[in-house]
Amino acid sequence: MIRSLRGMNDILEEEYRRFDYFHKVACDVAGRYGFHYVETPLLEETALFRRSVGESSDIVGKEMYQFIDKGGNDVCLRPEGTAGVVRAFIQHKYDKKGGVYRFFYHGPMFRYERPQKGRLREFHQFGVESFGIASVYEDASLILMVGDIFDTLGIGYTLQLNSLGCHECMPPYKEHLISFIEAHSEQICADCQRRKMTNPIRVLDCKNGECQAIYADAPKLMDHLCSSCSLDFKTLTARLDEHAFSYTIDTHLVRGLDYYSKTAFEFISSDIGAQNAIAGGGRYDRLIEFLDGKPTPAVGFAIGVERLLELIQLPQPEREGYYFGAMDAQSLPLILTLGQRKRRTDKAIIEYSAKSLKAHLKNADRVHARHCAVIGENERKQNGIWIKDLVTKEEMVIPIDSL
RNA sequence: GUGAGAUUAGCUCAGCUGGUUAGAGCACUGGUUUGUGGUGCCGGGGGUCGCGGGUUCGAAUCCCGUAUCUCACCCCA
Repeated sequence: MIRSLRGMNDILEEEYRRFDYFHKVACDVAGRYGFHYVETPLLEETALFRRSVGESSDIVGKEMYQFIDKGGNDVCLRPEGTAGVVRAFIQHKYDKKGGVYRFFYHGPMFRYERPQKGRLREFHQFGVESFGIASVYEDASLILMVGDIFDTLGIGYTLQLNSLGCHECMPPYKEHLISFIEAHSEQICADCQRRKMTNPIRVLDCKNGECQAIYADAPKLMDHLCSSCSLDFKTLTARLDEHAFSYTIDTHLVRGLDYYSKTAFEFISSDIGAQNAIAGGGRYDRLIEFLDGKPTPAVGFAIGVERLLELIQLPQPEREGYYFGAMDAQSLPLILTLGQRKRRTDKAIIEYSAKSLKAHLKNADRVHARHCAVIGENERKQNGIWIKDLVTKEEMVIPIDSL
């Protein structure tokens, strides 16, 4: 038997109903916030992700589905959505046109990781990207938007916030942090030794308890923000406070992708295991120019769809439509004709083999039909059809023409 | 990529220290004296015991390998 590839799932029936419901809610909310849908390719040039997500990230370092195509191009399946949207934004010269653009997207992403709960090799993200707005009000707005989506779906969460600073205040802070790490070099774990060289900010994120004890005294970026970043962060928290949107400031929250700056946030669920980040995002004011575009402020987020699926509760579907059945072979053609006619206005399910009334009622019940319509010898004699409402239990025989 | 556990009917699982035709509940299907479901009763079908080797007179059971799933690390949505 041929099976699906490791970490790649089929989405069927009940799961798909929740998948679909999520997208309806998320797309509706995005529309009300003024975002427009964009579709970008699943396959992109590998360099796009090297230059945006960053060489130091694990995503680019070891998780990409990368290969050389028949034309000799170095390509890969997209591991995240922002880079493609930014590429399209620049390619179609929105950066030159100027102004404000708000886009959203959803679709599959690919990362070659070891699968576990909430972590697949092919998974789905819903994300938005906002271009041309430097105001931190947009950051606040996006956070409220994620909140709207989760509230509508009935999903509980906590919001974690941090500021990663900008190109003015981050470099001096990084130097400061590195000298702190150097000073404690012998006490920290091997992972942190490595991170010190590749991406020193990430040491703050270390799960090792002994390391954390040391980093408790590490310099905090929050204390070293430049006046502009500091003011923006205060404005952001003030706006959230006004909307009674609760959050915790986590100075160790570091986005794993290189392009983030200033606002960084993560929505966490406590109900889904170790892979508990259900949404993440932040500002990336410098990314457009890194990809050869005209400098444009930008902010966005992405939601991990699979991680939400088990948290979404759908109401039981109501009974709807008709079930058509025949009790003898002679009535079969008539049943098909009548069912087909009914389909012009209603949902209709037609059974193609003659069965007992009991069997038809059982079938009708199983497919959640509201009405069970059956024709047998008796009905055929009077040119009628027997119909039972499975909810009210009312039953009657009506003329075929009045159906 | 590392460590740990799991894998027996469509689903959830039992199967003790290796021993004859591998079980249960649910689901499916048929019947219930002949046309009434979701809710009675009786019956029936369905399993190369993940896959490949090995040990043994004999393996679902022991050993090795491998695949997948789950959990943790790591990473991130």
